[in-house]
Amino acid sequence: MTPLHSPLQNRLLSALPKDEFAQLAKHLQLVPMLLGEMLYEPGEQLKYAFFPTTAIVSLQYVMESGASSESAGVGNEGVVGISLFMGGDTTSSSAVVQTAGHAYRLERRLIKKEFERGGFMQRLMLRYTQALMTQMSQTAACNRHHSLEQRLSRWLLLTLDRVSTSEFVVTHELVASMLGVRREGVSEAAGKLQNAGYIRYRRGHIAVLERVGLESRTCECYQVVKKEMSRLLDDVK
Amino acid sequence: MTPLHSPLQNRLLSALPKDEFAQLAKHLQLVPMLLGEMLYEPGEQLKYAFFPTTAIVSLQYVMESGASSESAGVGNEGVVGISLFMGGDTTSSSAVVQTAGHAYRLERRLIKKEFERGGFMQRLMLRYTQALMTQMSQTAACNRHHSLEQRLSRWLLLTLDRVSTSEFVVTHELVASMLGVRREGVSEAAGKLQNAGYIRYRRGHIAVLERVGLESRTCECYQVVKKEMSRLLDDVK
DNA sequence: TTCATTAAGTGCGATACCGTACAGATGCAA
DNA sequence: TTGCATCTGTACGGTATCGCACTTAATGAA
Repeated sequence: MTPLHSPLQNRLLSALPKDEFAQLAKHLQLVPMLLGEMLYEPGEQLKYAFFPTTAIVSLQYVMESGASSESAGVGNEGVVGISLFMGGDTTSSSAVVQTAGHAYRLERRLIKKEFERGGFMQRLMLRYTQALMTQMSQTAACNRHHSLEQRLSRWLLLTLDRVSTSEFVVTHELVASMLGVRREGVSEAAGKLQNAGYIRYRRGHIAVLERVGLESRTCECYQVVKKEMSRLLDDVK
Repeated sequence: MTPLHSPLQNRLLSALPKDEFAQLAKHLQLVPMLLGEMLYEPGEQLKYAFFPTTAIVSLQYVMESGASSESAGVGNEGVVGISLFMGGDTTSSSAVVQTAGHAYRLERRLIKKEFERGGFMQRLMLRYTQALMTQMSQTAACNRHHSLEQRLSRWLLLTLDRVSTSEFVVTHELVASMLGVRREGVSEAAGKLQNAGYIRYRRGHIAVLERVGLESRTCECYQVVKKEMSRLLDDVK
């Protein structure tokens, strides 16, 4: 019988060698993450790094005008708080819970220490950081060249890859703030995808019905990010 | 009398402690960088890391359609080829020389080795990497929310900060490929800035006349990137 | 000097997305 | 059950940018 929650549900943690994992496991604390919760604000000193298992966190920049836009998402494949080991301690962006769920948190001091030991853990974190950079750079290009429908499809697919179900709890408004567009724009694009039978949504919920449909509507960016993710994170040595 | 070229013109190299610098200096090779030269293509195994002194390199993603878009720039404040020490070896983006000049290059094996020693050099490279991420994430948001005129002003300012002169050699076409827009769009926006007396351009050259003018036309993104850069890279310990 | 090439100026219809306004529809709380 | 807050649908003019076509101007090579 498998436990309901385990740090091994996070792919970075589960990639660690037995002994390094055991070392960390003692210090990992399971925490629930509520939809909309802000894990850190710009410039704020982080206390913990978070390894999501079922939750998804969105890294986004909020403009002076209040408008916002996601640069990357973090699910069970990653970790929130890389600035802790990158040495900057803070960032100019925010981290917001995009899909409620759970994560394991690790104290700042401990992740720093483990990282600085320079073993497998360090290599893994650095490779993940590079994957995160791919996401950011791809988002930048995608934001310039692809349509809202394509970007929405990309976002849905990336979210789908990070959850175990095919339905998630999210409003058009929230999606709009991630994609950096108006809520009405999301409603319209989502409407088209629904008419095509690829998704179905109701007040605050979106369900993906036909994955391949979304794949046909999205841009190359989805595959680029996905492939780079697995190139960098599958079998790290 | 100061030599014409010195690795100390690169701010990362000049930030190294004397002994670590001396260790590296033996292996640094001065290389010219020609306008438009491609330092690496997506997926290509890098042979060298490059520390620009007077050159500027643009990190960009080229779409299947041929359209492109810059995610970040690298001048004398940085290094091209972070994937060498991040562990991925390659990236899905390209690096193109945006402003001709010089750089010092360091063999792949040597930068890896130096990085893995885990001293000051490692801390410095990681902080720089974080600064690069700030640029990317800011570019993503800026691409969604700010006008071409604002983005052009930002780009001009960032370029200006990286060269010693106030005039640089670049065509509207090249700028357009960085910003991910049409050449005509750049011509129009540049025209406005010229009418305002902030810049002057002629076939293949742009000169900045009034820095503050550009600052008044740009968005917050310029300052965010600049501040984060100096927070992360001034006095690293 | 002439020519070929490349850079920049101009115009115009198309369109994706914005800002705003308001009208249902849904679901939770009392 | 009703009420109320929140979410979604629809509409419409406005605008930044696109895509395309063509002209004019500058520069370096022959």
